[in-house]
Amino acid sequence: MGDEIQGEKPTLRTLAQETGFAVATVSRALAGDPRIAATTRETVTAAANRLGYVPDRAARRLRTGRTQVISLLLNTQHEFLGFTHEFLAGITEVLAGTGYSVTVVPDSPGQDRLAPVRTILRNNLADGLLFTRTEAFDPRVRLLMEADFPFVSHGRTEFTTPHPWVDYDNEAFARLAVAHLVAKGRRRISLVLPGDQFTFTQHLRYGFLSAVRAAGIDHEIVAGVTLDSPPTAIGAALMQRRHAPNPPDGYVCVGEVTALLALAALTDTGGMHGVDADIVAKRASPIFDNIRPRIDTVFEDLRATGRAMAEMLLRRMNGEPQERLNRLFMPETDL
Amino acid sequence: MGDEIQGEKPTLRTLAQETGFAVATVSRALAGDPRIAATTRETVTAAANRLGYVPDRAARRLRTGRTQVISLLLNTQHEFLGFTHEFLAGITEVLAGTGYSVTVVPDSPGQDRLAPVRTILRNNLADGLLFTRTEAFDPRVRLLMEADFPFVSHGRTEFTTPHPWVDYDNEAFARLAVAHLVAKGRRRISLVLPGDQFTFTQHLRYGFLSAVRAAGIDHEIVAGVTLDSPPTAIGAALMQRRHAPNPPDGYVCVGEVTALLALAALTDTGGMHGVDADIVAKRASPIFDNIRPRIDTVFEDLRATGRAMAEMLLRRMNGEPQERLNRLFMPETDL
DNA sequence: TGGGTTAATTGAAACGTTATAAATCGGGCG
DNA sequence: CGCCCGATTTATAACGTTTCAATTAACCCA
Repeated sequence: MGDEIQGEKPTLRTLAQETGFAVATVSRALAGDPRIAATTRETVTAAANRLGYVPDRAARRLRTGRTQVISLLLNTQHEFLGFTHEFLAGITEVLAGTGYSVTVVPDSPGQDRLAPVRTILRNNLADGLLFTRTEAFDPRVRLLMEADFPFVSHGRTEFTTPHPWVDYDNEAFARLAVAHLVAKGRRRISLVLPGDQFTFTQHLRYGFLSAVRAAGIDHEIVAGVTLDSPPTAIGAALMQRRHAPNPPDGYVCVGEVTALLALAALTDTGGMHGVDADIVAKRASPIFDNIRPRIDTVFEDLRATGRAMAEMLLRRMNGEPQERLNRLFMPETDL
Repeated sequence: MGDEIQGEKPTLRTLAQETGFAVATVSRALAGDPRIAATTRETVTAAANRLGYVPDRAARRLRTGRTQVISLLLNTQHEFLGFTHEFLAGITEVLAGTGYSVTVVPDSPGQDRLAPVRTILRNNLADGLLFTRTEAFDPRVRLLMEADFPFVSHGRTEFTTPHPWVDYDNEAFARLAVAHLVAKGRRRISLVLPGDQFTFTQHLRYGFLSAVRAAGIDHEIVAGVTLDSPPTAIGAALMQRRHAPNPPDGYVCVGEVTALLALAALTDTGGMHGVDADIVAKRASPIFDNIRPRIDTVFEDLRATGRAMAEMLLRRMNGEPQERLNRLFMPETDL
């Protein structure tokens, strides 16, 4: 890493003048073209380092059509606590030093989720795409597959054609959570689900239902609200059930906010955690270590998820076959 | 917004052929150059809309040197809960539709904070910069001012030259928090500060100290840890003080995690919130509405902060005088 | 010796845009 | 009638890179 800073920003032409080779040769040498003599390559790279040459992104992009940009579609409405931070940290960590930069594009919640994708494709704004909150028949996945555009989804789909994805085993999480509550002697377990359109909702439901049925206990999936409902609405729904006869004595919470809401509903109705009901929650941030009473948690490592998605996208852009680009994170727990 | 999608992506040349004008004329017409006849401008813009013309970013960038990119330096270590999400949402909200895209660059915590800034300047990776966790004599501010590069800092500095910033009145927050605790009859108030290098640490300290002195009560600034210390370390420090003689009966907490730690320390030593001690915390996310026992909070609207910073940066890039580009958010509370 | 072959290098074009300087075209004026 | 002027338009170069096709140099073998 040479630090000999000149007045002017060095370009290929600077290097060409400096080394006596033609611009084309310099370009090839730096690209590692095998047709270039080894000695030439050395001379050129030496000069490049000495002058601190960095290829101009705009020029390269104009010429090659590659943007050196990866776009991340980020939900700007509600988030699981710390999701954005951890996820983004994982992504930037992997991409640092690769020459790719990450742009964040808002994924308008109620709006047309295809619009930003269309813009990116049409105006060639990125070389690859990452997104979250994948739906079972996600129109973005369909569009991107048709366009043969590299992407990695956070969450699986139900399309038959394979595509790269990274997911968390929410079915296993639900089973685990139920099993833990059953082991504590709980007989009626409550669950708030995300919206039906998301694939992971089906995984959660399936894992939950088969676990409670196998254990032969009661269950209820809270009606009328989803994880994306306003917290007050969720709180009200939970509250209502606590006042009704035969309230649940166990809660499986997919988000941290829901866990706090459940805890608050319990407390506010005079119940005691660990006595009248137990809660198991999925957590993405370490904040729950500090909550009293302590809630049992299952960890989802979103930083690792971000890393995995970024790495996978790089491999996809390098042309690896899609079938193999999948990764399912298992729940981490010491329950 | 015409939707007549052709096989090829339309360029200025396409429009030139279509309208019969020269490429240069078309470019000027779209740029709104006053030398172009009104009728011509109409013809050209009509054609542009019809064909769905979008200027190529790479070409424009290569030619003009402007990147149409705004970079955000984001701390990837610790965050205040929900900070990243809200902040980013505010920024993207303002920038949507302006043609600017946001890239996220990790601001390595212990590392050289100048390195990413240098890279951005040197390789011309952005037209403007946003960053957080500003230091009293922040080297990034110095460098950017020297280079006359547009930026907005989250937090003030102590440089004499003015520069654009958006800040939260942490001094007012500290006074408010102390006043509230004093009103509750608390006589010994504890505070965990961020690292000394940050400007807002000085504001917090000043507000805190002058408020406790004016009220004539005891105080302690927890030694040996900062807000960036590992939560376990902060927890241990708080715990130690609770076991020592004459423990604090009031806590001013700058972050949500610290508030939970203080609450946990209180609970774990058999104390009761509202009886043995009170807590006032700054919150950036609505999560605290759900914590039991309820903690008194003062709100910092980070989404509005992100919006303000993005808007201010746009104005700075449009050449507005720097002296006027400042905004101080006041604490929002119903204490 | 000379044609054929390989290895290495190079000139030139192109990507799509903007900016500089020059060209065109009616009129208006002396 | 010729000249100049303002209003429009245009040809052209340039931004920095990659790549196609062509050139040069060196070498081998008949």
